[in-house]
Amino acid sequence: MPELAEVFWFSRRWAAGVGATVVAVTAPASRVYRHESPEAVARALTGRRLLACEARGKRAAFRFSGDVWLGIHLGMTGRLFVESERARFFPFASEGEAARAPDPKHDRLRLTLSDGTVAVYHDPRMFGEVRVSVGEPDWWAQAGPDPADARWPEAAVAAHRVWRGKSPVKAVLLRQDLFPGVGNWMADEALFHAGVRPGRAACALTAAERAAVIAAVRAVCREALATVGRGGEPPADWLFHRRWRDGGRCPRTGVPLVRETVGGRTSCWSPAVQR
DNA sequence: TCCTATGTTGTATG
DNA sequence: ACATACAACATAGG
Repeated sequence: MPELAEVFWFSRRWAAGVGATVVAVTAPASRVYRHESPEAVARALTGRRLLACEARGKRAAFRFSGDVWLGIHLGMTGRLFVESERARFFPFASEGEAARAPDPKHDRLRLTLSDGTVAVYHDPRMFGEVRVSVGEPDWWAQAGPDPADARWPEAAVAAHRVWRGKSPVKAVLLRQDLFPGVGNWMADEALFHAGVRPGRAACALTAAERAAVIAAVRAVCREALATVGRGGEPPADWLFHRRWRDGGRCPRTGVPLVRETVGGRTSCWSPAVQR
């Protein structure tokens, strides 16, 4: 599930343990340790005090005493929570989902802290990854501001040469160097609000359409951050609520939504609203 | 059984 | 060289 707002929200779940010390690390070997050995992660973190939990784009960073950093990318199915919250960590859970606790067999990293908090990284498909370093890592220092941030370089993004290429605009929105944190559903959501079909070639957009797309990305990011995990849900008239279901209908016009693969990803759009 | 899945990367293709 | 397309990763659920 993790895109910008969810990653931010997940990273804050671990804030319950800020100030406490890591007394035990459970890190069973798995694909998420393809950059670091589980032993190295356990060695680096044991005895360290958790100081801060942060997120940039789709990456979460945890800072520990001794200037030790833990980086987690949540991939496709990664989630973060503390053990006591295990049963209700679904950000947009329907009734049925809320009651179903994730299987502990997919816990990839567990940090037991001195105050009793157990911080869990859970990831069935293991597309996520874990990194540790001493000192601020490059992947963190070089991460630019996300589209919800006032410092997001909107003018530079609008002028980027990618808009002269013929990649589908959907593929452009998924570029993390330009739109950090935007993933499949947020890209579709922004295109819906901008009135542009995901398969349109980037170079075929008018200047006004490009501006509308960029403004929509910013608006979707801000609204998602304001609602996800804060007791709210994305607005009822968003595509978000209908895009996963067969037979989903356009929230604005009621016409059937279209689903097709664009840029290698399943995309959902309303033919009545998007041109 | 077959298909799909909120992500990224390395490789293939033109 | 360049831009774009796509398979691969691994698992669960419909």
